[in-house]
Amino acid sequence: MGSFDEQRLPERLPERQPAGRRRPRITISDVSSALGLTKSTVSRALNGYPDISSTTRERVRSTAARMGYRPLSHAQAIRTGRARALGLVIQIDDHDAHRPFLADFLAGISFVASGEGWTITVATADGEAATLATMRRLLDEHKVDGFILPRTLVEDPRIALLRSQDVPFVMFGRTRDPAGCAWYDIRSEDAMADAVRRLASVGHRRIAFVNGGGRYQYSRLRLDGFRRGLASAGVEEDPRLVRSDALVPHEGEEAAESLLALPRPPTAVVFAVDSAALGLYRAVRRRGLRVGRHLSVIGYDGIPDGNHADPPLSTYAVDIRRAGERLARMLIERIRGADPERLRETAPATFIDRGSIAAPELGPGDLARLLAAGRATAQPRR
Amino acid sequence: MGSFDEQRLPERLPERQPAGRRRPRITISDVSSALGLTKSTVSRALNGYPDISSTTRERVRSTAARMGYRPLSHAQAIRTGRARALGLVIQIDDHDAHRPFLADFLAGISFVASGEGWTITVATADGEAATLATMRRLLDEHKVDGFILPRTLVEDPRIALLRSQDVPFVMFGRTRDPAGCAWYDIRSEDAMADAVRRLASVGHRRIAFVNGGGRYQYSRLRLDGFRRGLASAGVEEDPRLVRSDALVPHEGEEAAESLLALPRPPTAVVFAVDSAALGLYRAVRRRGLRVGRHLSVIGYDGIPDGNHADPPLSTYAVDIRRAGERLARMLIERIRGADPERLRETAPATFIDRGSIAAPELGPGDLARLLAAGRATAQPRR
DNA sequence: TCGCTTGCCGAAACCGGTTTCGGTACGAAT
DNA sequence: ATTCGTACCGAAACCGGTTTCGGCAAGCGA
Repeated sequence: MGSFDEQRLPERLPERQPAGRRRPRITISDVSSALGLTKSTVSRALNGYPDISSTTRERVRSTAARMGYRPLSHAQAIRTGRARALGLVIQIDDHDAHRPFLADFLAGISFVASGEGWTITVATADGEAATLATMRRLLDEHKVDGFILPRTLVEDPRIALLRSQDVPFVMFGRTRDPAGCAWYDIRSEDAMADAVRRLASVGHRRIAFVNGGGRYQYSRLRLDGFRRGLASAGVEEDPRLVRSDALVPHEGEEAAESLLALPRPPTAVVFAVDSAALGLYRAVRRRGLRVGRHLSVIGYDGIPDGNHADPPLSTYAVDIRRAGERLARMLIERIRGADPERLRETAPATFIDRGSIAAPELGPGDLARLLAAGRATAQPRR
Repeated sequence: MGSFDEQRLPERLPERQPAGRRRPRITISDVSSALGLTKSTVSRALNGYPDISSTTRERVRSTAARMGYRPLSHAQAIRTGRARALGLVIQIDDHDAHRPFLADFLAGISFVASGEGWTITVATADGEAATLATMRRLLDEHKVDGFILPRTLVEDPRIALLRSQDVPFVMFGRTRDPAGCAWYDIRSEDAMADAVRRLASVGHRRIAFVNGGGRYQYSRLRLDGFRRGLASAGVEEDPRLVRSDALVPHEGEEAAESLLALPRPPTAVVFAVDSAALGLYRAVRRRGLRVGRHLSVIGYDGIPDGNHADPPLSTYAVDIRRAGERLARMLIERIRGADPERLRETAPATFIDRGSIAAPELGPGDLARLLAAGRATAQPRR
């Protein structure tokens, strides 16, 4: 991939469109000749150059609008190097929770972009190396003017690449080394802290935490938030109640199993990722117990599947469409030269109570006995 | 949206990139001067024109490859009108089942596109009018050379638009008026027929069908497939057992409710859409009954949530990544001039047995009595 | 040997914009 | 009245490719 010889040539000559019913575009020359000006004047007028009188500028602008003139972005790009396109490279190998929200995310980006006359170029890549190669290719061909980076990693090679090439970018998610970085992020750490406080306020004292992927920056923040919640509720942290790297139901199930097997199991579990929380339901159901009654659970992400669980999963919803909107807006400003340090924004997640939490019915000791009994009689399904 | 005056001007002049650490691109002039040829010769050699000797062609091609030359697509586009970009406009207002698969779909498209040196331009639009306007804008600005149309409708205005402008396109889903249309599609009608036969083969005689959105072309095909399955199983169709327009769990739940309220309820239900089938679980659970034991269910789509249902939903999985791959390949060929009638392909869905079907434990009469009793004692949740 | 085709490539126009460089007209300063 | 600076716009180069046109040389038949 990359060099020319690997691209196969067209087998036949690219013959002219036979039935070009497409009405001819209006070019800058059409506008200029209609006004009796030169195209250089029209160009500068439309681009707001100061050496065009304001009367001429207005005259040009109004007739251009009336004629329905829109500059051809790639004709501009050939000179300016700007394609008016935002780049988004999605790494498909990591099964993260945002996949179901991709459409919303795109909707947000697209809404802002097309409002400004920009377009979105997306690509997917399998693995980190392919992601970087794809980004390089898009830059090489001047296909995009900047990137939106989903899922900031703790060590993110994309940032290094873009920094070295001096390419504008905005990140979905904060980073540790913030130099030259613009970002939008949800304060999920606050959600984690809030979750702990909610559970503590109805009486829970043994609260477990199942974190997400360690390579993602957010997992550090969420663990911090969980601890902050414990501290503010006056509960001492028990390291045996903390798990990590649970992203999918299966992994969440394993984490739940190991927690429920403890001598003093938790009466409530906070998950950093909804999708993992769904795995806990299976573990609990297998023991003949019920989520929300015997064991309280709170998730994070607001995935739709959580609504179909029994009982539906209480969680923190993220407005991912708005994230897309803000990120697109910020990237455009960044490309136009705005200071990245000024382009930093965070927003809260909103709690959705669906019934998977309640006051603890049993103390940890009773629960342990019940679990032991359940384990004895539970028949493993399928 | 659209005319020039509504786009705000840059507040400051677009100043030159201050620290352009980006290494300069290799242009066609670099290649030509390195070879002692003119750029016209290099261009024609690389594009396979016949008036270049094969020895020169090879010489040009190898040094171009060695120098890492890649033509700038928008520099070509300005003359050829081709941007080497595939267009995909996603209509976000319809909550259809393929949203969770969007990433896979994009992955398939992106895989072949970037293999050929093409890119993907995506946009989202809210509503049919906005979809058409967006497509028009992309065409107007020559941003894309053709479109992949997801979710073919029975009456599809996109087809009319593209036909009238003579723009290449391929559809995901067949259409009724196939003139000039290329498509890829899954033979979901065969899946529906197969579902009926499977249910009939274990003893079911009262088999209901809950169809998807009537505006989509696939719903006609799937209803036909359901009927074909009944016929081949020797079961007469009962119109009271057919519902339609169930796309989301809530709608599926309503359909299930009305089916279970029948004097002679079905013992098995075939859903055209997985997501709607999940709604049936709620209706069944509310009556204290169990899917797979008292009522058999088969869905279609293979959405991941189906795996978390209790019991997991048996369904037909669709390889959506492959659909993306094939559609991208076909669109590129179509843009290169291939005959659309030659670009038509269908593929089967594959059955996944997860345990939501079984032999009928009760006849319809017993089931009706059980349902009546359940209704009496059932406490509506929440 | 001459003329004519054919193969092959160079020169230049072109695509639709942007940007540089001058040049003119005008008002103000001397 | 001359000079000078400034505001404003035209002319032309330029970006990186593609495509048209024409011309040279070799090959061919007469």
